[in-house]
Amino acid sequence: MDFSELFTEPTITVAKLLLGWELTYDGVGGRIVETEAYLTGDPASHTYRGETLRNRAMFGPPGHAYVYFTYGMHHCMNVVTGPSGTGEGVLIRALEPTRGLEIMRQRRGDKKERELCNGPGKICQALGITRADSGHDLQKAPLLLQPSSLPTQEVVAAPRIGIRQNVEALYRFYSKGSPFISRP
DNA sequence: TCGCCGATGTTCT
DNA sequence: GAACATCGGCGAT
Repeated sequence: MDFSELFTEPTITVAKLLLGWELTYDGVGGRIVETEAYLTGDPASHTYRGETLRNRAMFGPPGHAYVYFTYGMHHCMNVVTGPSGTGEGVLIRALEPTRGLEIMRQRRGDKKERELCNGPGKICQALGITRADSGHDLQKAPLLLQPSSLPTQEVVAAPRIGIRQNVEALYRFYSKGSPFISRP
């Protein structure tokens, strides 16, 4: 199965599969340790009420980015999943920093290593991801998603963070034991 | 260590 | 006019 086909698998499957993959922007980034799935018919999803200007990338091709701006100051990045047009995606919530740590420290205000990328807004600040990158093909530089070179991770499922709708669904996934997740 | 709260601007009702 | 897939600082424990 090739790269783009992988993201047409069920979104839950992709959300777990992405743990261990590497996300980088101009070679700066790290290993994904936490994700959340957002599905069709899910009241917590930005696409629940259909396509808008803001969420357009979510209805585009799988394997591309959907980046949005929220709370007046933060960007967050998703990987678009499912057959094109279904409006599903996986929010990238935390990375274990592996590459370009000095650059990330500068952008993040000299934070401790475990606080560089342990949240969706922090990732975008550390890597320099903005709305201009929404719709970007994640197989292409500068924003790049690459398969894991490590053994399969042990995955924990939990409720998602920061939502008010459909709070009970276990659509958050993280690498068991990782100190780099956003919340235990 | 935990929980509350304010910042800040875009999007949608 | 309200809500928001967040973050960091501050005060209480």
